[in-house]
Amino acid sequence: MNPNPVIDMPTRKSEKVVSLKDIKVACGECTLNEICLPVGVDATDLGKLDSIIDRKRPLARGDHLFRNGDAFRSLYAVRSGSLKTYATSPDGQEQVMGFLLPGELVGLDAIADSYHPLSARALETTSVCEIPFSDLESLSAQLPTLQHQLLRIMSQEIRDDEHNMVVLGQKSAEERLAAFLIGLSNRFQRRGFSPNQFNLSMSRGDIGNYLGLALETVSRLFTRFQNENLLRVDRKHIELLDRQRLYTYSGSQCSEQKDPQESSGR
Amino acid sequence: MNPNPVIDMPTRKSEKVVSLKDIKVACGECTLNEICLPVGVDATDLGKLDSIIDRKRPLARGDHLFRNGDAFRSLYAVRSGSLKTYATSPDGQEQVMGFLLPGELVGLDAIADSYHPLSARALETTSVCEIPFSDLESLSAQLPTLQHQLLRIMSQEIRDDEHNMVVLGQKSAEERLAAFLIGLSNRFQRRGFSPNQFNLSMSRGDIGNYLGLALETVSRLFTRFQNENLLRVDRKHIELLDRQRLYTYSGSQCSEQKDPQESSGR
DNA sequence: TTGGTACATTGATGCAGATCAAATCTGCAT
DNA sequence: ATGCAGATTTGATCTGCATCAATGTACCAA
Repeated sequence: MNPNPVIDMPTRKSEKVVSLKDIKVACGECTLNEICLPVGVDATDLGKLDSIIDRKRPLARGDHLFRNGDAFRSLYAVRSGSLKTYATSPDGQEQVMGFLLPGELVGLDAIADSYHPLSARALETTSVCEIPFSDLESLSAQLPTLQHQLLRIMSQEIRDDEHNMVVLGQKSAEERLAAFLIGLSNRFQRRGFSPNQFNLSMSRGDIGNYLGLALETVSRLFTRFQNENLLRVDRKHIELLDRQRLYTYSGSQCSEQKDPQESSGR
Repeated sequence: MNPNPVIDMPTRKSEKVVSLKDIKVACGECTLNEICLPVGVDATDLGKLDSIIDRKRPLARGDHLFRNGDAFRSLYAVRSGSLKTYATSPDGQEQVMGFLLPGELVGLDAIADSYHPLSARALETTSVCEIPFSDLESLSAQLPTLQHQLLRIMSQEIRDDEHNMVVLGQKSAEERLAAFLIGLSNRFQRRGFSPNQFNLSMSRGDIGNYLGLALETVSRLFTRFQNENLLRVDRKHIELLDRQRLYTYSGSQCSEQKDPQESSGR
């Protein structure tokens, strides 16, 4: 669609607030290349991956990246900002399926039947990389590390969804919210942001919907957690004061990905 | 591990009760090759896939195929019988994550970190094909259709898990059980069995656990559905009397896979 | 047969969290 | 500033389903 303009920028690894100015950077220069699709792909091959990727102009808050039913052509990697994905029931009811942070891939559920079963919408100003799927498929047949990374990411998505089933299937409201916050905290940390202080880009309603709770319940729990000095809430801003205790509240078993990269058999 | 004995057998396409006598058949001769990993792979290449697959001797009811924490080496395709997968919480609590029918792949969630996050256990006498993952990876780099099918299957798994999140997140007990039965019915049909009459290989407790309900609730709902002439239950045997109405009860949106093979863009 | 064990059904009761309702608060557009 | 729409908080009430409890039933081994 667009041409593929690439502007070099110095990498930033520091912990700081999301700045959305850096729009176009090659994978090789992207801060996210250690947690995104390029993981493990070497410098030479990175160029090939880079050449099939299209960096689109940012989405405004509320814009749709794609909608339920749209034809599937590409995966998208979030570069900055955040998205939510959601299903719409026949009666118009919305079910939030997930929140996407920078470095995460959207649209994996659309490969099977070549259309998007969910809609994806920006929660704030958000930029994404478009990755045409047919190109990705042929490229990954040539690059074993890329193929492996793609399978890894899909596997991880399955694992995370299973984790969500546990949360929805047998956790109390309190445990659900605690698990949610711990999970978010881990994901922020992984991306070089503070694990103890962050902004929620989604509403209470979205959180409740995602966790299978009424938004009133979410609100009440936030105030309860605050009264118990677990955290401080100010509107969208969250500061975790006692991550350990919050983790305990979550009924444990929600490290999400305790061992991000390091793994290998046995 | 084992050698790889292959015995030719005539294919059977008829609707009939699961017979577990046929233990070893090449993919090319397997009734399941239209719904299993080989989908789309042509006769020549099928031999290559076949050669990496190891058909193991059947598991007895209650046997584990693998346990939570085991090293990941292989995926498994169910050939006959059925499995359940489940997570175990620190406190020993069990959460059933899914039930596997013939032609379905187990272990996809283990690719990411090279160990199994779940345990898998046979619900009845069950035989599986073992597919060493490293072999599968190299083979699929050579066979585009195989690579594509693997991605499709993983994508479908993600889609199905998302469907489960909707069920657990916002459906009533009645809707959950109805959705569960419709889903099972569809899967049996796809495999050439009657969609209106089947045996549940799992207990009420497993169903309840899977659906986030108490087993008593499941039991009560079965009797209620029976009183409303939606179905007939006799112990493990289920006969659906009004699939349409049951579908309505499920709060719709649970066809699971309306369009099994046919797809392609637009 | 008998006994035992695991599974299933059915009834009675209680509670976590939904729902309803209303009062703020926030951010944005004019 | 002013006003409005949507988001959030907080309170009061209601209910679906869990939990507790007891009985019934199938299956298996001796």
